[in-house]
Amino acid sequence: MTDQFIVHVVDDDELVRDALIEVLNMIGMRAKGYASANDFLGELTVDTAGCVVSDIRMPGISGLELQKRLQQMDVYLPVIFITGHADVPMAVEAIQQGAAGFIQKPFREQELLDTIQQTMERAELDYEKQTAIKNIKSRLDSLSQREREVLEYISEGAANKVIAAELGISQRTVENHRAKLLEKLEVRTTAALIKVMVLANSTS
Amino acid sequence: MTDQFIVHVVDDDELVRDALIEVLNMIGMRAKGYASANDFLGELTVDTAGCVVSDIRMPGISGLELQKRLQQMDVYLPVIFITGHADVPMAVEAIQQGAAGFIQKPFREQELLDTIQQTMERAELDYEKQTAIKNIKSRLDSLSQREREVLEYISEGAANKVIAAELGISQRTVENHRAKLLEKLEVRTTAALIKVMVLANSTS
DNA sequence: GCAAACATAGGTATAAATACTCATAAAATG
DNA sequence: CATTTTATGAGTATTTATACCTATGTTTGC
Repeated sequence: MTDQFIVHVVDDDELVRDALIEVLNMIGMRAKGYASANDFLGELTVDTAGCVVSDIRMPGISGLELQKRLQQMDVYLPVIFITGHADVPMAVEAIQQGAAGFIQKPFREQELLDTIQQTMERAELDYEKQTAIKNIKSRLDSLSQREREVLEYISEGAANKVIAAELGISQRTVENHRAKLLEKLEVRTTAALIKVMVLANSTS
Repeated sequence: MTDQFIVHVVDDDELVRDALIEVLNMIGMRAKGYASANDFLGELTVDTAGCVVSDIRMPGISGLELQKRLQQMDVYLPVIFITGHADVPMAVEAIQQGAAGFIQKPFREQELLDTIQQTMERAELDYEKQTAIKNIKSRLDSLSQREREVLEYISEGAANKVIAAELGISQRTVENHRAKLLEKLEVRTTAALIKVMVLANSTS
């Protein structure tokens, strides 16, 4: 479980940071400030949820770099950029890399709040799914090599008989592997298994 | 089958259009020009493939509107925008709505060509998948109401026995519906069925 | 009205998956 | 070295799915 869905405000300008946090609190959203991307990354846990509002130009790690790191770390946290020195190519790149928003300073406050609210709503909707995917991935990691091979064939719709022939082992052994991996993946039917596999591969 | 992967150049400025087409031809890509979004939409067929390079500001239908229409028509054609009067919010919106590129005039020719080439490569890679999805959707349309209901349950991993109980019909009837819909969807195994369903729902 | 599609249901047979149990040998891990 | 995991294989029984077939009543479109 996550503690809370929080707006993580990353900006080296304390005035901007505190002002935004205050406004967010006023409209009933939790918000937390960080003076640098490093500060934020340092406090990241598996339970961190919500979204990030980050300046792009900051000492140390830039906002774009922060976004990249989050993605590499397989952390699902939509990032909204606020920046004073934006040009079109930079905005295009940020959005293409998955940014949830790109807003120029000075911004109309309402515009930023709207974007944050939309993003938070989506983040909450996506949270369960993202958590599920992480669960699946960790369960997939617990499979043995052989189980993984058998899983491959099952995913293709192959019958145990076929799998046994392909792998040069007994049908019984395949059945055992199959039962074991279904158990490990916590699914009871082939249909559920396939859906799980598709889901796991959808964001890899 | 599609005729060809073509770069569809939509721009009301004939000079820009022809110059771009000539350059594209020189580097071995097929290109075709249209003086307006309407001209292009008029020549659209199910076999149209490749990508679109479009000006945003044009008399009649704008580039952004063209992109919207293509999406509504369920036509997969990545759109690259070129525009002289761009600002950051416009670029952000275009990319968020799925634009493959957003390039300002005057552009460095190589930059545009690189973007087009990347987009065309992706378009070719995606073409089969998009075609497959369209096929599935049309086959799904050919299902009867009852078959669709049964399919729902199968997708959930329900056994025929359960489906029969839920729908208040005989297990045999469920088996018949199941066989019929597997045939209609041109799949032989449940695994394939589930994958098809997930694929069909992935872009709906 | 008649043909086609549809929903219903059964017969028969085979193939496949599932759910339990047990057992052995190799490999990895502590 | 002892324990655990893994891969291998089997017994037995039940449940499901698949592949054929036939048949009847209803609805829909031409």
